[in-house]
Amino acid sequence: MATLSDIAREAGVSSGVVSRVINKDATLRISEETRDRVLKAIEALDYSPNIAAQTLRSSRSGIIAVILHDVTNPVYAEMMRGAQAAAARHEMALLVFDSATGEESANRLAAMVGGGALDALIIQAAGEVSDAVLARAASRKIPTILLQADLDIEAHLIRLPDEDAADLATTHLIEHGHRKIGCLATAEGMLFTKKRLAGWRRAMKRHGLKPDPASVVFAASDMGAGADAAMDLIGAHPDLTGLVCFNALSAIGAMRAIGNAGRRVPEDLSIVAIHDLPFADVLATPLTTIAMPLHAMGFRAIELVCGGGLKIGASVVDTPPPRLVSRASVASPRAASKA
Amino acid sequence: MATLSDIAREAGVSSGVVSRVINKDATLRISEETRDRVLKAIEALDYSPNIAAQTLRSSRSGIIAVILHDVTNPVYAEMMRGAQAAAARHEMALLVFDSATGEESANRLAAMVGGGALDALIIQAAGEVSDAVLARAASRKIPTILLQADLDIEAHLIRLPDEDAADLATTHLIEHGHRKIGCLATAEGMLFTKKRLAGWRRAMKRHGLKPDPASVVFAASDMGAGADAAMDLIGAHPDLTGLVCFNALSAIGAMRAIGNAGRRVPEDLSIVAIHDLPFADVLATPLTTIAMPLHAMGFRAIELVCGGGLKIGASVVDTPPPRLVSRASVASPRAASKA
DNA sequence: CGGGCATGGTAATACGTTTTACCAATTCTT
DNA sequence: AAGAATTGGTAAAACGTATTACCATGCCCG
Repeated sequence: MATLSDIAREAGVSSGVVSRVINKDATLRISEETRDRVLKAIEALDYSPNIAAQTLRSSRSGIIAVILHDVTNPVYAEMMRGAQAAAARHEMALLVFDSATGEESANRLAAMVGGGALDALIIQAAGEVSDAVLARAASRKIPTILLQADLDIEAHLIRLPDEDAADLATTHLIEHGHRKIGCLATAEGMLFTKKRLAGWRRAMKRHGLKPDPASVVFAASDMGAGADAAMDLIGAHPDLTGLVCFNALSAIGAMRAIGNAGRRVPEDLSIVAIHDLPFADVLATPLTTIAMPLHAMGFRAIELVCGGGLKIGASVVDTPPPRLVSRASVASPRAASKA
Repeated sequence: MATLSDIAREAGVSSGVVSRVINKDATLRISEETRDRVLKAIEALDYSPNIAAQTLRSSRSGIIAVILHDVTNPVYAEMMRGAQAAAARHEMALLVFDSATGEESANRLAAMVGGGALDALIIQAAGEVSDAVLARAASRKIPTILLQADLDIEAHLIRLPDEDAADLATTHLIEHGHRKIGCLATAEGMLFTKKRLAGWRRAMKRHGLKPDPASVVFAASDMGAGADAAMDLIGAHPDLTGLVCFNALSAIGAMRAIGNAGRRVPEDLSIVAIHDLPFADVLATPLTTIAMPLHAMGFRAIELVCGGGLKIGASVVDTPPPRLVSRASVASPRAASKA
């Protein structure tokens, strides 16, 4: 409401001075009393700089967009927390787009990217962001961060320890005596799906086991898809005693479907899921998980953009190692023979 | 990158024309060929209007801020989905602030409110937004929507059927034969806590039962707080056979604590929680809940701001009725005597 | 006492849109 | 054929900030 000129008039100076006082311009020579008058006027009129004008002038909006596949997924919520924390440190604000929300949402995003309203783009929902948006971001030189993805564009990458996580999960099962271990994987083609598959293969081979490609099934990261895919898999491969689920939500769906089909976890089938959940230990069968550094991923994504003058380009940053959280969904396969 | 003047030069017209073409100004009389030239130029240069300039000119940013208490809480995630859907319809973007993130985050919010960067304010985390921000929003005439709150400011209110929800929960327990029913309530002083308490009292009295104030305990809306509060309550009132939990997360915490204490749900204690959860049926004891219209709440909040020229002021809008989702956490108290 | 240099500022411009007021040329009307 | 009306635009101002270049005065120094 009050503008720079209002303050200037009130304080009896020119608006340039006010601006320079606010921005602590070291080259400004000013008497203490004048400065005080300016400060008083700012206080008195509850002045606050117009953000749009600042953005127009400086080409910096202080806004970073985060594009999520599904706001509702607790896995991404954890990442958002990390991003929020880092954004707060740099006095940045986070704009959240849910890529599942539809066309209009995508239009708005494209307009903002094109219109210079965004200082950076954090993309979790790779593959659901249109090429038009990506191309604009590139031509506008907007730093773009890809979360666990592999789009063929010039962007920074934040990596999660996907291969290690799957290795850890598989190894945990092997150490419990399992030999036939399948994967309830995430969408085929995604980088992290491939990496987790590689981790599974690596662990199997290291222990002298054969990773059978037929015991891998792909599914979306929600409960329903997990349930369906799990039924397909155990229907086709009843000899499986261990299952690595690449997503916690699909693991839950799988457990429910398996239970409905009359098989028990962990007696008939041991499960370990990638991604921990706050409520994992209060499930019907408390779920053994591999906790991933999601908070760190969100945090580092923002830090990468804000800390240090990151420009467009391609760098890769890693996150801390995964951590096994052992609960009740894994047992020795001998428990099955006993039962 | 390309500006209006770039397009104008390219098309051989003045920039005013370009603007009026883009905005479909009906008062503009222009030949088809000229219009085509303009359109072609826009296409060729991949022009997109500068958002900051538009905002500065029009005082409309197309951004709505949503202030949440905890991004991680699945209850609010559902609300965000509704808000996203409505925002997309109006080509609006949503800025998310996590009020738990700290001081700097609050500073940034204050700056944006003061700087005219926000077209509206949706506040879920009432009580955690500083008076300074609220006052600025009011003086800047920024429409403010309070979600289930009762701050003493001029704002619009979206109401959830809180009283009915608690009534429904309590009635469900009474119909199963329970007579001693307590409440694991949310933070004392919040409007929705009071309303739910009123719903509980109403249901008890309607059935000729005495709502005992001593059988109410207040707790924060997370698992840990729920666990502690539940232990206090059943320690002090071992005769309780039914419990209405005002928050699903605290209900889960309560169930876990109760189980650890050697009592069983529902055999020893029946529980119904307000707010449904996507994974409620896959918990150790599938949780009977009262599903609240959270999606509708988020959706209507945005619609209230965008649909129709809502200005500052105070209106109240209601949401659809609550719905009982019956699962396994409620049984007849006779099951206890039998056991 | 005159030149130089600190001190304490000012004035102007650009950022990119939108919108209002205006205007030249052509066509219609009578 | 002259005035009115239409067609197809143009020009300029305003939104609020940040920054660069400049400038008046007073004082010191020689």
